[in-house]
Amino acid sequence: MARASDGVGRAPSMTDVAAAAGVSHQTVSRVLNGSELVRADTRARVEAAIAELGYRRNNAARLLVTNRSRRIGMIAAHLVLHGPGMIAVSVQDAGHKAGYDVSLVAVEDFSSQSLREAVGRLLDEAVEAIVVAVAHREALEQVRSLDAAVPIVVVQGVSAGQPMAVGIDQEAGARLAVEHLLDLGHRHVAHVTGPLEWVEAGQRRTGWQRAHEQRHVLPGPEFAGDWSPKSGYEAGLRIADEPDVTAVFAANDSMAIGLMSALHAKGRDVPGQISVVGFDNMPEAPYLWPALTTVDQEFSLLGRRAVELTLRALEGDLDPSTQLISPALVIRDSTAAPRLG
Amino acid sequence: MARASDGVGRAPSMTDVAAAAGVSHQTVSRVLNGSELVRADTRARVEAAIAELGYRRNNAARLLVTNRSRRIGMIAAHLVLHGPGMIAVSVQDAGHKAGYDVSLVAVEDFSSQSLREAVGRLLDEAVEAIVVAVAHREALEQVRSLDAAVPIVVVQGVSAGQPMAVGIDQEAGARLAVEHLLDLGHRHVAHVTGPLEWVEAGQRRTGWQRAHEQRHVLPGPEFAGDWSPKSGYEAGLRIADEPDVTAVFAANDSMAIGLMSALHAKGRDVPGQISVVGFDNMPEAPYLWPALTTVDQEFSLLGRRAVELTLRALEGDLDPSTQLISPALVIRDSTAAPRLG
DNA sequence: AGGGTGAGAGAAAGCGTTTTCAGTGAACAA
DNA sequence: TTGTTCACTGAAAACGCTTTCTCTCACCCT
Repeated sequence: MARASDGVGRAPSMTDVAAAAGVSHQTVSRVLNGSELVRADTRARVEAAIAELGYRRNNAARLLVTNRSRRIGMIAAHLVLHGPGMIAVSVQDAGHKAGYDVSLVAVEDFSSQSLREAVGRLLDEAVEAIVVAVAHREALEQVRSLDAAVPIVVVQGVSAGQPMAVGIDQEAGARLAVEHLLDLGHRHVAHVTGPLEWVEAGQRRTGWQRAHEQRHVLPGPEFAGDWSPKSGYEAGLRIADEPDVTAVFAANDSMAIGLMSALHAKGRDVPGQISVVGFDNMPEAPYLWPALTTVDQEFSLLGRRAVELTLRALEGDLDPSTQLISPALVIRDSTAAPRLG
Repeated sequence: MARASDGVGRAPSMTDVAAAAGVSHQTVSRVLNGSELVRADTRARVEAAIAELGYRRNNAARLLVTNRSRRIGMIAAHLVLHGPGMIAVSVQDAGHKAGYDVSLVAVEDFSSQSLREAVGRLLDEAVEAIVVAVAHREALEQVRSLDAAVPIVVVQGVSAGQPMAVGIDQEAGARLAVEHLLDLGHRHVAHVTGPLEWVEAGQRRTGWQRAHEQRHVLPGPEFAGDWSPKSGYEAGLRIADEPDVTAVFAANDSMAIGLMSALHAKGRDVPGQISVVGFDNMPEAPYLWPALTTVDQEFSLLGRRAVELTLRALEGDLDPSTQLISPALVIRDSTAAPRLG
């Protein structure tokens, strides 16, 4: 087989292939696009020529005329965090499997300007749709208000009633976590929140509240966190001083890690004196000390669903409903019944 | 300002802008490309028309004629792991900042076929260069042997003497870790390796060996891991039974976490009885119990350097040297002098 | 034999840019 | 006035493909 580029000239074009195969370039096009209207031997000749020349079709030219890029864009942020990172990877993966390229642009803040830029960059890449994986409420509004002439699908910070959205039911996850603790016999559960500008953080907090309401008990104290292990640690130092607190729901695993570390530092035993639940089920969760009870989100499913939704939108099916995926509680060693007395 | 797409027709073209501004489309082109040869008022008229129509230039058409996509490709794997994930994000980011789009394709295995596919997909996207962020030794060879007609830059699994490569000096990092333990007075250091098909895993292991050699002592026992916290945990169970081991160097933080968990489970104190060092400095490392001593890699710098190298390659400067970035040891609470006796 | 049919292949137009080349004025000097 | 220069703008070709239209030929039916 010949090298991809013999000699110095430019890459071979359809015409070159056609010449080599002794047909016209339209016939080559037909072969490439799997048309039935080509005799088997002609097709074979063309394919041989293609292999021989190492020809690959020029997508720019193709896009120019078809106007279909087979590319979808994704706007994301905070890719270093577990959740956002997983979502990005899974969407990208699902997109590829569906035959689409996916362009990721990471935004660093949610100013109208940087969002506009992100959308602009994506539009310049001729994306057919945009997946927004940004959990800030205003950010989403901003992007929507830009109304680029392509469908927009939301995968993060999703709440019921949103059109073209698929997400993991954060509130349900939080309830699972809190109910588990209440079921164990804890009177109430403290909460370390995520940054409340994040839709998810608000939803997890709501779930925490609702679970208490449902049992007609008052929620435990609330501590403000920002997803970082550090903020969890700081909350932990304060929690260690509240003798009343026997159970804590941290809005993500990273904060739970910091939290447990602070509790250890203060000589409080987990779960002996205080039970801890996280959220995310990061790979390390089962191997912490103690192994962390947490809420597992099926990110790969989310990615697949998001891409399905996008593809349907491209067919013109603008689904107004919101798909919510149920997360699951994974019970490990960091939770136990409260000590009596 | 007008909407991006008024009405139903197709997107406005240069000709439309030209008509609106009362010039020819070539003048519009000049304005877009920042040519000096346009009178200020003409330019203003054109710009007004552009804003008015919500025009954006069609990159496919542009690419077709310029043959410069301003896009670079990246092949990566295991994006869920801390290191690979960070590298991908940082390269992407640095690329964007340099005005390039970067297409990421994740491979799941390193068969010649899937690598060929990955390169093919990238080539179809008309990338001008390919950044390979795959740590398997054969994988790299495979990609190189495909010799796509674009420059290839390597950012992972880099070893000295490799052309067009920039990486973090894994061996140096490992030595830092081990020397720290030896300096504390440990007689030797055990090692939990990464999967040895990974270049990095091999290099960290080599660093561990060399550090011992330099002090003329024999290295401690070696345990095979695979980066996963689980494998660290399993190694930890065995290490707990080896009374001789007072210090362990785990090839990444995840394994260190599992390791410490197993030691706790077995009632061994860290660092009281056994010191532990990790590698990666993941965000949770400072907030583990105990806070983990580990090796910090400056991924963002790596990304920037990789893109610089790529850009230079595109200018024709094929740098045959290998850039190695020095990692740094971060000392925390998981390491201490061995107990005497 | 004549005409209809359908498979297969070619010709030509067009997608929206950039590039190269050629033109148009105005200003200025001779 | 005439030519020369300079700043600016327009015309046309080309990039590599798909799409639509047309043509050819073999085949079958009547």
